[in-house]
Amino acid sequence: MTQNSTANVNRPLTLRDVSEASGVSEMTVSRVLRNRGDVSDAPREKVLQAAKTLGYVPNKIAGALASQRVNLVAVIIPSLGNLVFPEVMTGINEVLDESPLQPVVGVTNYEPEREEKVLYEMLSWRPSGIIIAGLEHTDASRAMLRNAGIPVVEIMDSDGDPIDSLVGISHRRAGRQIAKAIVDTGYRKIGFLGTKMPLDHRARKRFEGFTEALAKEGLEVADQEFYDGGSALVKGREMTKAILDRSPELDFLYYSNDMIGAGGLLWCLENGIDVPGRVGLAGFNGLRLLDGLPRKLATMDACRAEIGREAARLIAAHAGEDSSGGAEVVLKPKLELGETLKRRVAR
Amino acid sequence: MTQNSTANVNRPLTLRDVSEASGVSEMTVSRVLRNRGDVSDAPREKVLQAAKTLGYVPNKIAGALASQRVNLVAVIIPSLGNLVFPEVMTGINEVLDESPLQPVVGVTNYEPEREEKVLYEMLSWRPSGIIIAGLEHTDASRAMLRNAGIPVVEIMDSDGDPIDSLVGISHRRAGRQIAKAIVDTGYRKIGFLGTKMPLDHRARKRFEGFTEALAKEGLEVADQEFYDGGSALVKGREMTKAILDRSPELDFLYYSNDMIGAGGLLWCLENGIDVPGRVGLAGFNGLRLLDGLPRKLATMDACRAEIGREAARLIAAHAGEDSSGGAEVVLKPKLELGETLKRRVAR
DNA sequence: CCGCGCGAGGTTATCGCTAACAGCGCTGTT
DNA sequence: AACAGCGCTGTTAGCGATAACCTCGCGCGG
Repeated sequence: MTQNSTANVNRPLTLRDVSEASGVSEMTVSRVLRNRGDVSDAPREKVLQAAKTLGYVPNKIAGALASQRVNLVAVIIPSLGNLVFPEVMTGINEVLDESPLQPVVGVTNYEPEREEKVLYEMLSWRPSGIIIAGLEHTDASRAMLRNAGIPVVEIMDSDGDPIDSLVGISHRRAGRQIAKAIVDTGYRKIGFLGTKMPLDHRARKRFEGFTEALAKEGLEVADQEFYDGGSALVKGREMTKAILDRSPELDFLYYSNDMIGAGGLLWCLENGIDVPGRVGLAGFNGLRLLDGLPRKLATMDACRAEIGREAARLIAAHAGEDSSGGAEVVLKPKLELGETLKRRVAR
Repeated sequence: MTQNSTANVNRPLTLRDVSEASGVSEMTVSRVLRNRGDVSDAPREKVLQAAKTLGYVPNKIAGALASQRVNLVAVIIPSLGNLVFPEVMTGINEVLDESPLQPVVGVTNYEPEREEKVLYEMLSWRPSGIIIAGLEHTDASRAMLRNAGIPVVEIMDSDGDPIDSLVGISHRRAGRQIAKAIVDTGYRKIGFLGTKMPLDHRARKRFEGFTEALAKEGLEVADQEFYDGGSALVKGREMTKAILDRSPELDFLYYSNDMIGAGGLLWCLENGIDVPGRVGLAGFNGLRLLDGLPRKLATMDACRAEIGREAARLIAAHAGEDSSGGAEVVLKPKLELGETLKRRVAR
């Protein structure tokens, strides 16, 4: 009767509108809409009815301020284009869907300063928790994470000291493991292909573990090739050609990710190079994409969805507290030999 | 002197803490930190210093409530796993990075009810604008969008009536265009492979345009095959085998997306099927992945990044207003013939 | 020498909602 | 009979920031 009783003229609806429309106090409306506290049926129905016909949408900004509770979880990742991260997100979503929490994604493009900025932005929303990729952050970022007073889970990587909790795999170990498998299978002249990795710490750690394990066998990486930007599949082809042209004696190529590995595999097959007879190949990540290739590339599953789920579980379990309890969940990636890492005599 | 002067004991920092630490009023602190209004150098320096040493992070929740301004843009998309959507996001990010606006992503999994729920959640944060994929929404969703009183941009699709503005391509037209190209090139027995599409409206529209254009030439789809879930690359192989086994007379296969198209292409090449001699192939999307395949698949670029950029521009230009002005930006996807859609005589 | 304008900073009143408590009518207990 | 307890609902006081106004002191022209 007073104002916008039919269509909302302009001003957005508030609890007061619903309260007036249903003839109860704002508090009662709030209780009904949040399903909290005891409200008898008569007013409950009236409120729901009124809210519906008005098209009222609660204002979480105000709610969060009043209750000092924000049901957001900040998720900070380097990129969305990488396929790995959407899968982590899927795992996170899966778990958070069962809770009142909601993820908010921030993307850093692998740049530490951007991470810092994104983190600052995120924190200014006072989320209930943070899931952040990697263990390497600027000093300022570390300080923010430490002082945030909320659960923090660093994911993907377990080689280092977490600020609070950690869920990930050891990329060093993964590198060692694949190196050992390669050597054990009998390969000796091993080439490495990967990203230029000043900022991709996980790829770097895999490489370090890899060379370390080779060293233990008295071997070293015989040649290497790096790329930067562009379509990984194309780069994989180009690098493979380049490295084999330059070092035809190589008998194994280890790729720092599945996408370039797939490119390499396609190139080898097209060029009549016997895989794994003439050269063996391996990638990393366990992308499902590989299942569609002509030959199954050896890889290691990086447990992406599981990492997401576990991190989300930790956050959900500790929402409202000031830390996630310093858990360290280290998953063990499984080596999948596929058809490109096997004894050559087998052919 | 009063409280947490050194480390933050527990309670999160507020403007008051900075104000006390720097000896000026909260209002002045607020002005300095937002760089708004006139503040002389002396207090400005003191404030910045204090904020830094305390590690103060502004509370946007409170700021948004007080200023009635929220610099968030809700972006609602069906999935992150699809590769298409991360690219749209990239475009959106690119433009919003230049503005005070920040995207928040919601994922619907192609489910209308989920879209409704996600939309409701998003609106409860009172964003400055909404970018939402597709033109098909539940009645409740449409009502919310209409009544939100903020700019709304529906993206990806231009075949229908937008609520406010629209940025996309015509999938019907795209379907017609590729059909025409196929027929003009001389193919006659055409098969279609795609998703089961009750809810993928854009794929459905492409299919409709496709059959319509064939009909105009007196042709119809000779056989078809649909899939659901799983790795698209694998499905592409499986479906291709299935359809060619069943209908060996087919001389062209049109895939509703590049990923299954790529699977089909790989399968054909492996099985010694002459492409495009024996069968021609085409996909849709213009994924960069295709560049790495043994043969360049015909496709149509869906202008993903450009759609994202344009939508973000519209939102940015109309932030604060109650609509984006009803613009209709229809982009024209370019047909890329690649090496799989050409006269067979050419071989 | 008065008053005006202006820059610089403080005061006050919300923003929309919720926590915490108070109040009501009634029942059941001792 | 007095009172604690319960179910339900209203009242009050913020949450942490900002908009809008207001004050103060100063320089300057008339």
